[in-house]
Amino acid sequence: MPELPEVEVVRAGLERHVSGATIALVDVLHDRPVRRHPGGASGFAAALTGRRIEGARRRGKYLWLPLDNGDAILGHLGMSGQMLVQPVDAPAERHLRVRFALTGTDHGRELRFVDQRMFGGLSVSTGGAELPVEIAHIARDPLDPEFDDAAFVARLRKRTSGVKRLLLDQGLISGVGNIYADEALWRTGLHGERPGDRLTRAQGVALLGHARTVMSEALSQGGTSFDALYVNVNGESGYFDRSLHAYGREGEPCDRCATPIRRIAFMNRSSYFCPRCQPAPRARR
DNA sequence: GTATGTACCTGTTTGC
DNA sequence: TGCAAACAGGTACATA
Repeated sequence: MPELPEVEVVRAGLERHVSGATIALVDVLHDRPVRRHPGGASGFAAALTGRRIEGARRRGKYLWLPLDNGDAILGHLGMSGQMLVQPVDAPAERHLRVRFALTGTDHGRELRFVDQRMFGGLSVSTGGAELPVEIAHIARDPLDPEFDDAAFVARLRKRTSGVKRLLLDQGLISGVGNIYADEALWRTGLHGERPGDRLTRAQGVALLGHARTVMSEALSQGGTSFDALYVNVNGESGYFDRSLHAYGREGEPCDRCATPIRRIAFMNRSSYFCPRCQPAPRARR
């Protein structure tokens, strides 16, 4: 389940391994991952063949590879996407969707997009080398030096939605997914259903600080991984899951107060929290 | 603009 | 044993 730290690990790997490479051939094995590309699979391949990859950039959980003509390959890993740099003769992965034959770097290797559940995808962003227009609505992430802390807290405190939903709103703050949202809320001692406009400024600042910290820690450890679905660009799994305090720990004692962690349904997924450290908000009058 | 709910996907786990 | 339902969850989109 790639969130920001995992995507950043992938970005750094791509920067190192495919920058400067030229795309010799594009093979789309499944149409679904290129569904967002206007020209479909054939248009996708045609737009990329012969282009040189200039680097690897990221905003939130989106990745893009700027190209030598000012366009970019825009990608999202979704739930289960992987970007692998593999030897050309390595056997095809079970869920291999798109392969890019490369020349000009890392002799004998190619770039592969592998995605079991196909929530992720790739497209060509015209003129998107600097910042693809398709993701201009995505906010900066809290690890971005230009992230505006005060503006975020102010916006957070004007919204009536529950604070967990706000953390997952990529237009407000990007890169936070279900796992790190639960962890940041646990660390702050806030219930996810607390409305944004009922937070004090100090609570908003603290929540942002914890979100930033939990993602920094995960990044320094190479990202979280619960199964084989996520691996970084070299096929190496992260291991941050050992450090989680709330997510996935239903029934286990809270690390602060020993009260059993509870799980509730939220937006068609799960929220984990300590009912004592993170009391539910009182009903609005 | 804001709030809220749902579709999209497939492999694995759980329940009857 | 076998089948169905639940589950994992980021994002785009629809609706109010």
